[in-house]
Order: sequence, then C-alpha cells, then structure tokens
Amino acid sequence: MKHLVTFRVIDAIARTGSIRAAAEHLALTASAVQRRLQAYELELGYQIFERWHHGMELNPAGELVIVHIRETLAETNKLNTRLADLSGLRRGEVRIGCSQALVPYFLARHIKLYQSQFPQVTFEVHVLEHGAAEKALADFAIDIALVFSAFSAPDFKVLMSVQQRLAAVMSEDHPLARFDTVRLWQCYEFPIALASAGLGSRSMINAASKLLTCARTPELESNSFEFLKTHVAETNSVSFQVEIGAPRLGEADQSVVARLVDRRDVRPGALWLGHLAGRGLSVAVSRFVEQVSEDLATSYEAI
Amino acid sequence: MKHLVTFRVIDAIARTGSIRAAAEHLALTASAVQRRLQAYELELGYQIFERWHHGMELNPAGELVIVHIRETLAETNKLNTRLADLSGLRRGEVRIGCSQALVPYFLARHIKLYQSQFPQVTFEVHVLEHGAAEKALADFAIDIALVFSAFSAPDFKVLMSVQQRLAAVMSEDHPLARFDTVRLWQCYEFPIALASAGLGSRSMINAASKLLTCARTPELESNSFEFLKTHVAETNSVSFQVEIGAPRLGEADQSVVARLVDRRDVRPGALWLGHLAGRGLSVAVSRFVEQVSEDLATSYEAI
DNA sequence: GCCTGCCGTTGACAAAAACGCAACGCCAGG
DNA sequence: CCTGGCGTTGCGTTTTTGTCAACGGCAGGC
Repeated sequence: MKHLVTFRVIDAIARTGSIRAAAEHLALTASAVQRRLQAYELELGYQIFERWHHGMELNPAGELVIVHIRETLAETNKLNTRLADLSGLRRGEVRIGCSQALVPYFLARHIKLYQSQFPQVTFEVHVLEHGAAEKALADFAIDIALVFSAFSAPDFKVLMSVQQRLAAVMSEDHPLARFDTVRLWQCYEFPIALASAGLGSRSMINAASKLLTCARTPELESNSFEFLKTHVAETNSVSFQVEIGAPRLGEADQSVVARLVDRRDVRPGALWLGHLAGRGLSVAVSRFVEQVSEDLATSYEAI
Repeated sequence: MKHLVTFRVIDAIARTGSIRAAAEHLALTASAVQRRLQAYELELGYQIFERWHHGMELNPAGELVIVHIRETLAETNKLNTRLADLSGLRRGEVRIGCSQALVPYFLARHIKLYQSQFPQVTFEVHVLEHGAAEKALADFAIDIALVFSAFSAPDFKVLMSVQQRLAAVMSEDHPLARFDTVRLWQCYEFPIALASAGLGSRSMINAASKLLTCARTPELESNSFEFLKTHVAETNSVSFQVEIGAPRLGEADQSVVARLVDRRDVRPGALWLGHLAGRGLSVAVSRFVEQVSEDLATSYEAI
C-alpha cells in the first residue's frame, strides 16, 4: 500500500533500532528512510525518536505513534481479508505466537488441517515464551498466542485455557513403554534428559520435585525438544514434555513414544489461548481459533 | 497529513457522490481526484465505486473500505489529541450531533463552560434528528450524539438517558406566566404555535392530544424554534418546547419564559446521550461527556 | 592518541509521481 | 437535437521521492 510506506518505514526503525538497519530491511537507502521519518516528524510537529550515537529509540510521543501505526497496519490487513472474503477468495493471514512444545505436533496438525480447507490462508508461527508473546501481541506482531504459563496478564484476553499433564517421552522399545501411565519414581530409575529452565515441562518437573523424596540430577539438559527427542530415541533415557507437545498414539513420528505421568506425582499446568484485549480478529484468524479451541476442549480438561 | 490525502479524497467522493463535487470541495481538479481514486482501486485490486451517469456510488466492497477509511481518519485525530495532551497543550476537537432544542441554551452553556477551561478545544455542532445522528456517528462525522427520541438503535451505545418533560413557552407578561406549572387545557385557551411534526416537543404533544378530550388546531407551525419564540414573545400565543430547550429561570434571554406542563397531561420523553458502540472516545470528548452527563444527572430524572 | 566502524544527516541530481489544463465520449433532460 | 453534467485521458509542468556520495560525531580497539 502506497500510502503506508511511511508507516512501514517508521515501524522498521522502531523494530530495528536504527535507520540503516531499517533501510536494509526495506531494501532502501538510509537517506530515503531518514527523509521519510523527518518528513513525518515535521508534519506531526513532534519528534518521535530519540537520537543516540548507537541508534534510534522511541520517545514517549513515539510510543503513542507506534501503537497507532501498528494498529493501522493491522487494520489494513483486516480490510484486505474482509475484501477477499467478500469476493469469495477466502484469503487471509494468521500469525501465531506459541510455546515451543506446540510446534511439532499440535500446530503442525492444525495448520495442515486448516490449509487443506483454505489453501489461500498463510501462517506465521513465532516460537515465544509467555512474556515475549504478550509483547508480540501488544506490538501487533502476532494475532493470537498459545502459550504455556502459570499466570495471565491484564492485556491478554483469554479465549480458552486447558489443563496440561506431563508426559514422559522415551524410545518405543523402552521398558516403560508397556505401561499406559507411569509414576515419576519409575522414570527416575533411568537417566533423565530435561528441558531447560523456563520451559513449560521443566517448571512442572521442578514443582513436582520439591514434593518428592526421590530425585535425580538430569544427565542432559537442552532447550531444544527436537534434540531431547533424538537423544531419547537412541538411548534408554527418559525425557519429559507437556502433554500437547508429546507424540500421540498413531502420530506419524514413532521413533519415540509418550506416556502420561500419574497426576498424583505431577500437578497439571495450564495452556492459554488468547489474543490482545480490545482487538477484533480477522475472519481467517477467528476461524482458526475456532478450530483449535474445539480440539483443545475435546482433548483436554478445562481449568 | 500527507499520507491520508487519498483517504480524504475517497471520503469526499463518497460523501458528495461525485468526483467533480469532491474535487471542488477539496480545492483540486477533477482529474487529480479521479487519478487518486483510480490508483487506489488499482492497488487494492477492487473497484470501490459504481460509476453511474449521474455520479459515483459505493459498491459493497466500497462500503467496507469507507468504514476503514473513516475509522483511520478518526484514529488519526485521536492520535493528535493524545500527542497534544502529552505535550500539555490539552487540545482537541469535539463533534456533536444534537437535536435543535439543545442548541440555544443547553449546548451553548456547556460549550462556553468547557472552553473557559480548555480554550484550545474546538467544537462542531451538527443539528440532526435521531436517524441522521445515528448515520453521522456511523460515518465518523460526529463523536457523540445528544438526541431526543423514543427508541435507540443497536449501534448506538447509550451513555446516559434522562426524562424530559414538556414546557409551555410564552411571553414574560403572559397570563399563564404567574403559575409554576400549567395544565394543558389552560394553554389551549390561547392560540397555539407548534413545532413541526418530527421534532421532539411535537411528538409529545401529539401523544398527549390523543388522550385528551380538548384539543386545538395550531394557529402556527414552524420547524424553527427561534421563530416560534419570537412569535410567542410578541403575541399571547403559547408554544411548547422540550424542557431542556426552554429558557430556564435566570437565563439571559428573558423575552419569553417557560413553565413545565403538568406531567398528568403529557408523559415525559427521553433524551439520549450516546456514541458509536465499540469506538473509543478521545480525551477531550470524554471530558465533555463527563461534564454534560453530570449536568443531566443532577437536573433531570433518569429513565 | 589515532584509527576504524557505525551512527544520523545533508546536498546534488535523476527518476517518478502528482497536478492542472484541455479535450473526449457518454447519457439524461429540456 | 442540443445542452449540461458526468467520468475519463493525453500532455506538459511541478513537486515529491529516491540514490549516490560525502560530512561530522561518537564509541571501542590497537
């Protein structure tokens, strides 16, 4: 959109923190970017950036402006999807911020399902933890957030929240694989591979360990579930994952299997699906939310 | 704002219904206006206007677009007031749509009071009846509506509603002026000057007359309260006006006086203060709403 | 202390966009 | 049939926007 180039330029400056970086990001010259900003500031009557020697930073006025700019850009997108909707194309864009655990199975499955019905809808998936997801929502960088967390923020409007149990992940020929559910002490008889601190499954394990007499120092820690999975597949180690992030029965990837941990040992955590309070959702997004919500509601217990 | 000229152009076309009229309104040439529209339609990928031989009319896609455009223009205004607010100027704009009866006393008083505190705030007052006020709200032409009406529409979010009694208006030396309140049959002993059909006071009179045995054909009808007032001041006629539109005791203009009609004779009507549902109000507007609401709440009974 | 690297900014010039003017084709109403 | 209003278009001019190159300033490293 021609009339929004200035907005995009300013948004890029704000995001990158420098005119030159924004210029590169937009495939423009630094001078062009600088002049657009200058013209806008002049027209507005206020400086919106503080100039430091190391780059640009929004000042208080700029904070107001950038919200308006991002809102306008988002509104423009919504207009486009509405128009596409009107002409029967059913196009659109869905931008999701989610915890890492959601990506490999849950989101992949839902996006595939959605796109089989509406191939014209594009998806953006940003892996973020709870705090970053909130910020991304406020910055209009994502439309919805699906995160694993203990609490919820005021700006964050919860559309749905479900309980999440912990699952032990192991190779398919692992001794524990013959049980339907496992106890934590059973797992502790094997080497343990844990997710890094800050991730959902780790928080649940930590909370459980405080109550448990038996404990075991993890033989391996990683912030990549992918890595933990391949490790577990080739050793007799046991790893843990949030229920929704573990491979389900009949899921394609069967190098590892998951067994729920007895809820007497580990208290369920919470998975939140939410968006920015006060902001409407486009047709494509709300339809996706519908699809995901239905799955969550039937697969897991509500909170 | 440079980047909004296209939006202003399109808005003008939609409002005037013709490119040439819009051009004149914007102090541009028809060709300039036409080219801006054409460029926008091309960029958007959809035609927005239906071309008739008598002018331009929005098509369904255009209806979506024009809402977005007006919303954006309104948002831009809000941003400006917020920025002015930040810099301590306390500037702003308040656009009011209201019934004719409100203008001479009520609104004049409140705008004067408000501007004595915030001289930088500008006002626009549009005299509209209920239906037109609703449309003006939807078109983002006014920020708030203060109208006299029997019902309220779904898009119209009511901030406050108060009862309005009917007042008889007469010259200050009129025989009826010695009463505190008057009965309708007393008024009917004098010539009657009535507001035209469709105005608030007339609706109330009409409703009352259906229940009344006595009646009287009006000697004079006018859609101008100003004219009715001057007529009443110079004859022994009696006119009627909604309570809030009648001169109050001690009000500057004392060529005519008002006496409330006994509520046994005429049922009170309703005055609504509202805005567009789902739309936020700027600082200046919400402060004005506050001021007006307080007066209404203390002066009249709620519904 | 000097040098390098990155920052925002500016002047000169070329490319592109926007505008005004005049003219064209079209259709309703007199 | 003609007039008047409508949207539209070609063309020359003006304004805007972008690129290229260069300037001055401030940190961090040798």
